[in-house]
Amino acid sequence: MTGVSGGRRVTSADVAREAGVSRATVSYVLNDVPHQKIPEATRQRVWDAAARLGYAPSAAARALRTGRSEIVLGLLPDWPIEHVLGRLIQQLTNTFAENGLTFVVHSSAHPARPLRDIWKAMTPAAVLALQDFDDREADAMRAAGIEVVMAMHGSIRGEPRPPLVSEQPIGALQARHLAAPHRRLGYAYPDLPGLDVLAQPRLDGVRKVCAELDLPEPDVRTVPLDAPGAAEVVKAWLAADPPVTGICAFNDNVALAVLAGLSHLGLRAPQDLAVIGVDDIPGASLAHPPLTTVVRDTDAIARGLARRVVDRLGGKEIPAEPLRDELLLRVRESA
Amino acid sequence: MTGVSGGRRVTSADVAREAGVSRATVSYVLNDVPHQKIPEATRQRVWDAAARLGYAPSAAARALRTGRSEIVLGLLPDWPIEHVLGRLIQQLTNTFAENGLTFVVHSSAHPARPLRDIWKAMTPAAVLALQDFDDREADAMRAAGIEVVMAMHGSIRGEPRPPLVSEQPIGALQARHLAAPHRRLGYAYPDLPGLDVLAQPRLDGVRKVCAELDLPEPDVRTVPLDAPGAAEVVKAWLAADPPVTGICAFNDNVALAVLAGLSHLGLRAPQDLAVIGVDDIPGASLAHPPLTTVVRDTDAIARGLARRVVDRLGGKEIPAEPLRDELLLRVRESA
DNA sequence: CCACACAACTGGCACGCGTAAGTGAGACGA
DNA sequence: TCGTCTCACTTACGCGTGCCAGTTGTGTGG
Repeated sequence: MTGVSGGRRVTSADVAREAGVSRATVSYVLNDVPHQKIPEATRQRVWDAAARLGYAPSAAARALRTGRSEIVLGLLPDWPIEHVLGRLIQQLTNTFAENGLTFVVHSSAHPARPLRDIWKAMTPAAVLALQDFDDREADAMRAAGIEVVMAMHGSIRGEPRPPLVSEQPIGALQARHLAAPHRRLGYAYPDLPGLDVLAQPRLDGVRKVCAELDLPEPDVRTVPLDAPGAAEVVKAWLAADPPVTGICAFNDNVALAVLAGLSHLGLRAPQDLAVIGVDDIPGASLAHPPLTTVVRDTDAIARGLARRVVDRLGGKEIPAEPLRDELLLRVRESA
Repeated sequence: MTGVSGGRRVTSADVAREAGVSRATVSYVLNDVPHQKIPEATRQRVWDAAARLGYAPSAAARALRTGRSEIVLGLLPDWPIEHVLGRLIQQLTNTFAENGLTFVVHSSAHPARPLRDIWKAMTPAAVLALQDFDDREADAMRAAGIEVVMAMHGSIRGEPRPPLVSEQPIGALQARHLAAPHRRLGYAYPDLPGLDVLAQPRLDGVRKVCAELDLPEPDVRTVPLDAPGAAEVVKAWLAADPPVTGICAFNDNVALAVLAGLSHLGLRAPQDLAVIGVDDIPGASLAHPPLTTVVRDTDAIARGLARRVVDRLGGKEIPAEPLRDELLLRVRESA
């Protein structure tokens, strides 16, 4: 712990001197390089010296040498980060850290510097795109030897595999729950264009289930996040022929809006219109009536996502199918 | 754009060759080093060559040479990231990018690797702590020459200045709004221990206003995020002597809980109990009744925060007072 | 015609690391 | 005794920069 104070950085040369060996030996020991015959006694001396001096290798030097940093660049979507995405970021940070990688997020939304500058400068080991992005950008990264992994919907040229995190089952689960008592479903579509990448596949899930169960096509309407606006939409659903009686909402906020629209009209869920959301945000259980909603295991997704990236960096081919991702229906009173 | 395809990285040597000058000259031109007499014509040749080849300097090499990377490490708090914090992250990322810095977030909560490993490895130019953290850690960073800047409440040893982002005015604004019709105020304290750093100063703001206006001390109670639990707390407030009639809530979620508690008891805001939140989350305007709340200009804070860090890196002494931060009271119906 | 200043460059080192290639000592068989 | 082999290391190079300390070329004053 001597090394913490004092100005100069502790290098592997210091460790070598302290342990009475050469720098190369230090490197071999600390990186656990195979096929190097180094007796246990020497290894221990090196480890001790490193610990005593508080040695931490310089990421810069390592990156320069190997041509690749230990950074995983996460490209954030441009829609608001809350709750689920927030947890995802925290979990990813920790899971990557466990694997010796540093997770860095960057919003790809309205980049002040062109995205290329960012990744060219820091030569990340991998890019984990939480949103689809420019094909040419992806190609350029690939050409630079960067692993590119895509999480949310949207495919990357040259990688026709489906998105790692699949949204369809969410819509499907919502629809299946509602379909028991309800014959005509509606879909409450978000008012933010950027959310299409999430909303479309969820809606597809609903459509698929409706088709399976011989229900009519879902009545899709965009719901604004204010009570009067939502009330208009609710009126339209109730006036449809046959009337819509169950709503799959894109997420809890949209569901909350539908609920607010209902109560604006003096109506109630689930009697007049059943509503089901996604995410289980804190406000969901506090609504009138408490909101039935779909939760996914964010932690499992984060771990799975990180694992795929790590595997891919280790040269393993990653499986084509999406991550196994447990969905849970939290049944409350709104549906 | 020739450089984008093909395997090898474009280095400053390539630019030098292309421009017909030496590497040193390229470096001087691109970094705009003063006191070097380089005619405009040559500069232009270098710039052109760099652009033509798509040159981006290697962050690793630069970091190795200068001993400092262009990374700003943001230490995330361990409470859930949503809405406000999410915007903050996105804004900080962009604002730092405008200044040629890369903003990296890392959760300091339950670090898989010790925090020291992280910053020792990447030698960030600065650390922006969004939460208070260990004094010794801060000392060690300082000793390593890293600028440490603290945003939220909590002070760093050796830097007795107040936190850059002040929370007191939020509580004060809440209290002042309620104090007009209400004589006895309550404070709805969050149920998450980690939030103390935010909640305490906000509560202090409420206390200060109560003292100023000769009101009794606010009645502070912790509010769980479920309707029955919150209802118990509401009952206690109404049964106090003198009864509490106005509640300042830590944030909108807590306020929503109070509202839910009220309606659980068949009571209504603001008639039975006025409630005011913080953040203006999407659910705030959708509540019954729509929630009155305090919003702060997150973008301004992000810009301010980034500016301070950049100034400090430029050697400027940063002012001691907290950031100017516009608060807005969004009056709806709950108070 | 030479000394000298100054503009306009260039050569080369060091940053800390990973790793290929080399080296000396001892063991062992012929 | 000598060559060979393995072990346990060490020596040395280069990754791409920033920048110090030169070096060359071009006027200008004496």
